[in-house]
Amino acid sequence: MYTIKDVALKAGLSQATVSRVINNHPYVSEDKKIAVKNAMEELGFVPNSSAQQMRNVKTKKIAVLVSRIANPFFSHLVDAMEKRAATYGFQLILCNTRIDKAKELEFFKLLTSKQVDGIIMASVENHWSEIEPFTKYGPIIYCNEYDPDATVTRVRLDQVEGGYMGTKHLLEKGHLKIAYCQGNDSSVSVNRRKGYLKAIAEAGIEPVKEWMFRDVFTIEDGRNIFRKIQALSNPPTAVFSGSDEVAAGIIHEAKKNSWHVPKDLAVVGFDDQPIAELLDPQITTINQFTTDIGYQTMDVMIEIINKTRINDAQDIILPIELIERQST
Amino acid sequence: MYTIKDVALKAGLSQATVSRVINNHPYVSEDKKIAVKNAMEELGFVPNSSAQQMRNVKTKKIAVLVSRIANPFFSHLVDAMEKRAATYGFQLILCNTRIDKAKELEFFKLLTSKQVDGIIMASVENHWSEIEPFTKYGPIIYCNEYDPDATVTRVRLDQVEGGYMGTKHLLEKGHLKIAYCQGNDSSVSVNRRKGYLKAIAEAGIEPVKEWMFRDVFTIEDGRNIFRKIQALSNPPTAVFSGSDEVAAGIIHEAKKNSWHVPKDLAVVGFDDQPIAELLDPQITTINQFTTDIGYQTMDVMIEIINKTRINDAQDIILPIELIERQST
DNA sequence: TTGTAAGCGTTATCAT
DNA sequence: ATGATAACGCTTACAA
Repeated sequence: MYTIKDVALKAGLSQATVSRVINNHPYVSEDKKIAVKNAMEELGFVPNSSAQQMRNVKTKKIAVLVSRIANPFFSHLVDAMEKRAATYGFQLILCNTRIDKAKELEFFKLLTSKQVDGIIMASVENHWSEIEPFTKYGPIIYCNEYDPDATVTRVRLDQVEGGYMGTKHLLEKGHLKIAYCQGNDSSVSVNRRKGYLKAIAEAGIEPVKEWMFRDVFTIEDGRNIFRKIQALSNPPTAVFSGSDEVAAGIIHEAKKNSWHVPKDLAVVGFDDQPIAELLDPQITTINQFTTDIGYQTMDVMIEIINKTRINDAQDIILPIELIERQST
Repeated sequence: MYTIKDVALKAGLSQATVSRVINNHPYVSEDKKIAVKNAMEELGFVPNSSAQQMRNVKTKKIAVLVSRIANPFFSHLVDAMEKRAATYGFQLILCNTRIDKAKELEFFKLLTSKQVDGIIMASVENHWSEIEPFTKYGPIIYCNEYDPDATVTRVRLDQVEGGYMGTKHLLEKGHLKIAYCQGNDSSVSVNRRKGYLKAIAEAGIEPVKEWMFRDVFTIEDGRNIFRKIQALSNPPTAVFSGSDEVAAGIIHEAKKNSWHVPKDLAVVGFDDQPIAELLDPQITTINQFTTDIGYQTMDVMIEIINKTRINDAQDIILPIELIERQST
């Protein structure tokens, strides 16, 4: 484990000069620079980053909070973020909050103890009032989560529009009885629901309580939703499912029970995951352009870290599109 | 940004005592301990981890190398690893190598510069001789990659058995013309191929060059494989596809071209991903117990970091199982 | 252009 | 049981 001192000794120069070469400062003569580089090479020297960070050098690490990386939406999002971060020499620390408020707060220690240069919240469990105090330790931005109280940059998709689009599409297909699935009460869900309610309201339809489902996340949850729908005395004829996974579960279970999709039950997914195109019938879904939002968010974070941008309460809204397939 | 000094001042004690409380050393009287804790609480003090790491305290970070987190096998694996790591207070640094030898080597800087306590290689691009020099900087272990030269712990699945199982199953179904798909020449692929070759050899069958496909990873690649098979003058009647994604692509394209699966073409997947059960026909596949291997690997790594286990050249082999569905 | 030396915030070794 | 104080490896005034 060699230090700067060893390199200096070997090169016959001072530690300061070695440090200057490492940080490629100006005012180092070419020959000394070469001498230092040779010495570093020979010893296989690598600077100790803890020591560097003590001197307020950046960690070049960014924490990304997601509820669960195994969720394909998040794995694709993080993949895009990592790709972009890497081009700027940043590493990602993966934080799965598992929809746990306390676990989420724990991760902010990464900021307060200076282990990361910033935090990207691709999912958020706590209210802004809990999170705000951490902003004085470093930049925090939101990705695809919208909290109007949060006084930081929010890169996001227009979820209201997403909910509206999907529902409107079903209305145009002639459906009047449209069920709605959501996960927990995240900003994403809340806004999508707004869009859903807006669309049915425009059509003069009242929301029906038994058709509003909560805490629906997985394929298995989707299966259960179908079973519930099947058991209803007055079942809906269409479902806005909130994710392609849930849609897949509903469709698969429906087929198993000899319901025809979309004739007996039309289903709209969300995310345009690979599976949406593979199922029979293929799923009508809403594309969120995961890669774009990942890139954009990372760009914003790195600009804030590099102080070429300020982290004010602004929304960067990316487009969204409906992809019509066979399930509607 | 408060330091230990501020806490000491506030509590009217020395820095040493504060440090002792932080690290809960013995020989601190109860009342002083409380005084220090109150002071820390009031100031909202959090120890600076760079400073701690300078004193050779562990980073509590582990780097996980995967080729691409968006690959469902890896996202589930990393999910399991993160879950286990979190229970021991460790964070994961996500490293996507993107099948790039140079990029992979870059990540070892995390070890040499003491930014992580260890590295888990869930994918490996470089030969062991390139990786070995880094072992003196910290523990490196392999997960689901088998390199007999690597003198470190390898937690893995019996890929030879996996290839053998899948092929044997097709043979038992009466197939004599079995194609084989693989990704790049990773140890996983090489071993699976061994199993495949062993199975057909036992049945007295010679491998056919046109039925061995390489660099097949995605759904789209699977589609292409079907097109190639279709164009063959002497096409196989079954395919060992190497992944459920590839299998899904093959099956979907086959259906589009009015081939019946499994009658015209039987397909075996790999991984037992959710999609395997949702497709029509459902995919016969091989379950790798992703969660188990994630947990096991993380346990081993943490034990090595905690010095309760030595990192010698041993294999920890986890079971694998065939799940028969409708595609064969 | 190069070197000297003072910190950065901890922990650990001595004393006391 | 508690307190000085010397490291840890690096960066950066300040001097030369």
